[in-house]
Amino acid sequence: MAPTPPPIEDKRRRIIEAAVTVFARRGLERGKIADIATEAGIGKGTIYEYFRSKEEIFAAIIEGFFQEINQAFLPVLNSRRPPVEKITRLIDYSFDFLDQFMQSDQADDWTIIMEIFTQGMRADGDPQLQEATARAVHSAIDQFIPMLEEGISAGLFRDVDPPYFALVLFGALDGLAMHFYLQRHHLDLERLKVATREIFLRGILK
Amino acid sequence: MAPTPPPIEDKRRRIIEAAVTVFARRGLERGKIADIATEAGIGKGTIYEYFRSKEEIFAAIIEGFFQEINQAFLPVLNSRRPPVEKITRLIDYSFDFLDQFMQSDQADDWTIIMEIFTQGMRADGDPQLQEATARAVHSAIDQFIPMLEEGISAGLFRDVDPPYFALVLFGALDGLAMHFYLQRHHLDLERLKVATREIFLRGILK
Amino acid sequence: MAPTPPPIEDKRRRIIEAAVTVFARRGLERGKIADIATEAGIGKGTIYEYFRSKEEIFAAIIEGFFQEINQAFLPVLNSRRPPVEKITRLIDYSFDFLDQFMQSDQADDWTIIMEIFTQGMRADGDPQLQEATARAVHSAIDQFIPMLEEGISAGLFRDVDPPYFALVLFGALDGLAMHFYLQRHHLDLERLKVATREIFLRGILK
Amino acid sequence: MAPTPPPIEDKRRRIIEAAVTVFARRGLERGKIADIATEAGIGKGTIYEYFRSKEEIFAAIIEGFFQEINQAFLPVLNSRRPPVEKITRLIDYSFDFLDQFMQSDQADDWTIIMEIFTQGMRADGDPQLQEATARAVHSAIDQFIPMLEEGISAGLFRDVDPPYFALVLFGALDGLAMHFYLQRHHLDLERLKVATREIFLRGILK
DNA sequence: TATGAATGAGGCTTCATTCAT
DNA sequence: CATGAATGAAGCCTCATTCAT
Repeated sequence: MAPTPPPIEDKRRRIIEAAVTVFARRGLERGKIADIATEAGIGKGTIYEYFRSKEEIFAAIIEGFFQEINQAFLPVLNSRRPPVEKITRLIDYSFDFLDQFMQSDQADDWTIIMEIFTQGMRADGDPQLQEATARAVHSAIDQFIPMLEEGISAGLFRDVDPPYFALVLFGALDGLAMHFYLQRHHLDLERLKVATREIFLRGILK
Repeated sequence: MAPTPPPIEDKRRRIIEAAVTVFARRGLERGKIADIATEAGIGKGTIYEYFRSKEEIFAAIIEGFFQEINQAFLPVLNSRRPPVEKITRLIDYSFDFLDQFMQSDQADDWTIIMEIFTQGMRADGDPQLQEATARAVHSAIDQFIPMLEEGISAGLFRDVDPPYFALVLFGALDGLAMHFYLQRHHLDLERLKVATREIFLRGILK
Repeated sequence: MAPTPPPIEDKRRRIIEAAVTVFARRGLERGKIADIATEAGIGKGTIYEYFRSKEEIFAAIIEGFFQEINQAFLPVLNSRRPPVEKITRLIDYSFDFLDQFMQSDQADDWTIIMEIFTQGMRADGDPQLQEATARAVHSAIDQFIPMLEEGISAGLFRDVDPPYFALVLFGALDGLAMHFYLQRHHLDLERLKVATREIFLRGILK
Repeated sequence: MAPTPPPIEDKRRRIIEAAVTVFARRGLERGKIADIATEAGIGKGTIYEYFRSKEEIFAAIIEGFFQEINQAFLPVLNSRRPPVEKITRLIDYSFDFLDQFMQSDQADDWTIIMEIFTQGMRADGDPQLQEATARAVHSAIDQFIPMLEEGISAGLFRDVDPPYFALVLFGALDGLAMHFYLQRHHLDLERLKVATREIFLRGILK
């Protein structure tokens, strides 16, 4: 008999998914708790059995999102491929990942992350959210460092500053993702991939 | 006779500045019209003599911000310096510009732009704001194209795809700016500049 | 031209009166802000222009009530009547004052005071309310002390402990008022007055 | 064979005790059913097996409280002591009873009674609660009447109006109890007892 | 009989906008 | 033009009560 998965986590996940849908549709502040409940097919009050406040939902979304991203990068980063190929694939993957969003009806999910981010930045905001945001970003950026060090050690990459290069790489991809999103209807994905790849490969190769 | 500056534009500007201050402090939705009025030293109702709604203020802020950015880039872009130097200076300038924000007490102003952006992206948002946002971004990106074309014509740059490369450049700088902001207390500006410059120069140079 | 009374105070008073009416009718927790607004003939939001919270209204009611009580006692306490007569009149007045309430349609106003009191006592309650409550009671009790001292000095009263006697007098009248209220439909006011008067006069006279 | 105490009554009592603790801590409206369940160490739903509603718990508390008070007075009232001593002891006992509360960590229990009372008074309140409240008070007051009649018959007391004097006595003690509670940290119990005793004894003795 | 997850009605409070002065 | 008092729609959250297990 397979153990039934914990129903609590299940419901939490359902709420988060509903929240993402709602926030994507109407924005963070305009997305009402009531909407999330309706979307999740549960009662308004039930949400508060799983989350103490709206902001706690924000934090959960951010955390979930970065876990997903990190998971997605993991196979490539942990593979035995040569560093050059790793970087190439990471860049490609970033755009493909985003492109899937655009193709699906969840295109707007992306904006949520940005919105939650700006909330998390706010100095006078919820401390829990601030911390969750900071932690999430760090974990993502730090993931790139070993790959860079590997390339440098192998004499394939120039002697770059790994943590800063990781930040530039991640930050740039992040900004690109946003602008790709913004102009998604007017851009050709392949041309964008090529342009990006060229820059970063040449930027790091010896 | 000295021409008295148009008082209407003056008051508009004062309101926008007050709005930026307030929104930076409390966020876009939490920044109250009443606060803006107080900050601007005028009455609440007066704001509605100059702006039809809160969203119209958002649009004005975005437009003002990009005008400022574009203005700042203009001297370099229009100068007779060689393209390589132009790009170097643009990158440096981007970080210096941001660094000034961080040094000043307006560090949080930056977040506003992001917030307004996400508002502008929202599919169901105010059409005026959407248009203002899109126009602002385009104007900034397009500014880079001539410089790239100049470099290519001169045989200095590789035969890149100018509009896409401009987008990558701008998008990357945008993302970097955000992450610089996020980690402003833990980053060394110079190391970041170097890392960024190296990538983009090598990425484009023949 | 008579100076028009300050309209702000006027509106505050109107809100307080409406609040008393509503709270008396439905209880402190069940009396909704919306009801108060309707009763006062104003919009819900307007109330928050004059009071920061529901609890601030409670405090205002308590303060107003005790000011009224104290005002009512003042003519007797400040008069040149002999102390014995003062005490007699205070007792009589207490019951008459209450009796007027009972006759009017504001009979239930009395319960509000008790409810606010219990709120004010609550250790984990609003500190402002706690203070307002304590201050109000003290001011009322202290009012009696000079009269008692006067009677003792004049050799008319026994050498009682003025502050404690004042407390007993006030506390007893307070408790009596409550029970008179509780059984208002079954009690004869005159018989109650006589019983009370006899006790307290004999209790203090030499 | 020792008779096992009825488990139903046991659980009821446990719930009531838990309710008193919770209501004392947070107030009548703020004390949640969930808290009571936790305090009683049972499930939320179980409470509804013993009480139909929150208000039914209020009624049970009031009844229990007065039963306790009446029980406490009984030994003195039914004793063969002279009426003067009875009254003295009743007064003393009232304060001692209260003082024990203050010494214990249940100081706030007292406020509950007041709160339930005000609920019971409310004209539009739960009829059951109204009746329970009225009955409880009456039973307490009526208890005093025989003692007064006894004193009058014996020629020890003046020819007072027994039911009204009983009301004055009880009401006064009630009010005093409240004010003692209010100022419990600033009052000397003995001085208060003396002041009260003097008044009531002189007030009734021939 | 015991439970506690689920519910949704209901209330306080906020704040963009209006409009009479 | 300038004002700010007034407004009421809207939303987060609480919690008594139910009911399937």
